[in-house]
Amino acid sequence: MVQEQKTLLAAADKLKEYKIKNTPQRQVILSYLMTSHDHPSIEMIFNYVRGNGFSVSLATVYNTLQLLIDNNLIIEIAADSGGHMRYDYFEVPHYHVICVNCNRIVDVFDDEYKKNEKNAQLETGFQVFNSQYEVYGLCPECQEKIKQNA
Amino acid sequence: MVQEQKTLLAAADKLKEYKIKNTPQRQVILSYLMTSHDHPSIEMIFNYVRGNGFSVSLATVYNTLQLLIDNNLIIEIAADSGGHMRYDYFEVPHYHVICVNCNRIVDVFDDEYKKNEKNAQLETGFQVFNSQYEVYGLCPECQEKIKQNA
DNA sequence: CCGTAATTGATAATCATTCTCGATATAGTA
DNA sequence: TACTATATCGAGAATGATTATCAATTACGG
Repeated sequence: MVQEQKTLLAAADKLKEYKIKNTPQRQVILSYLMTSHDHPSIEMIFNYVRGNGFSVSLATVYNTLQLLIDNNLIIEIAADSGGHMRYDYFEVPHYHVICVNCNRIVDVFDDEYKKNEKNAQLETGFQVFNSQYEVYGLCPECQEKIKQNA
Repeated sequence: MVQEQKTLLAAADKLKEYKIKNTPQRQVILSYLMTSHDHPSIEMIFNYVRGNGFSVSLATVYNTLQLLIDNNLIIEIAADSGGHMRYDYFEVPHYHVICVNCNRIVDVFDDEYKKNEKNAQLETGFQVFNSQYEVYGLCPECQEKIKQNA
């Protein structure tokens, strides 16, 4: 079985687990988010689905992403300096380090970071559901580029 | 001297410190963000400025906020479930705990939290400029409300 | 395999944000 | 205080991402 089919099946399983009705569009979108580390934009997702031979409209992409967000399967990242939202599979909590120059997004899995939610709960009395941490800076490559142009 | 005038002067000083040209609109907008704990939306800021007897257009509010963001004086928070951005004076780093029911935003000043940026820098090699942490949950009051309706 | 409720998708509508550009106000200097 | 270059202001138009519409299609429990 090719890798592509495996991830489609994994996505289908995940949809069933979360009691979300399975459709080809949803399977492809979720499998893309589960396996890529692209943190894709709406447009990238739209092109990916069509590029893989499935019909889809922008409305469906928006609807599907909202559904996945509501089920805490993915999160929305306000990351792209072009004003486009980016999306990420988020079953395993992590945070994002974003290059303000090239818009690259790097995942960081850090156990220390997970303590922040508990602290927030203690400090405020809120019942915490989730949280989002984003760090902005220059990636090593862009630091080099800027040095060379100076 | 009344409090209102003091905060206008404090805002003027801050603008001068950051070498931002001073205008009445900028002074009022910054003083509002410096003193209120509203985390106001664009619309709230617009109404506040006009309500205090200053002329202003929406374009100026947007321009001014972008200018203050670029100078790291304030940040933009994707917080309001109505899809409106919210703004906050951010000279002293802190994070936000947001009620998903009533949209209330609570500031938390926590020294532990500040370490996250350093960790991110070490993990990724990025040159970090700033970061943003948002926690989503239910505030104590909304927890009560929901209990009563159950 | 059927019936029903949910989903899809082409298009239109919405609305927050950005752009335009003439009018106006500011900072710096003397 | 007056002058001048320069930047900002602001009303309305333009933009463009997102949402709504609704008929046709599809998924899936029984």
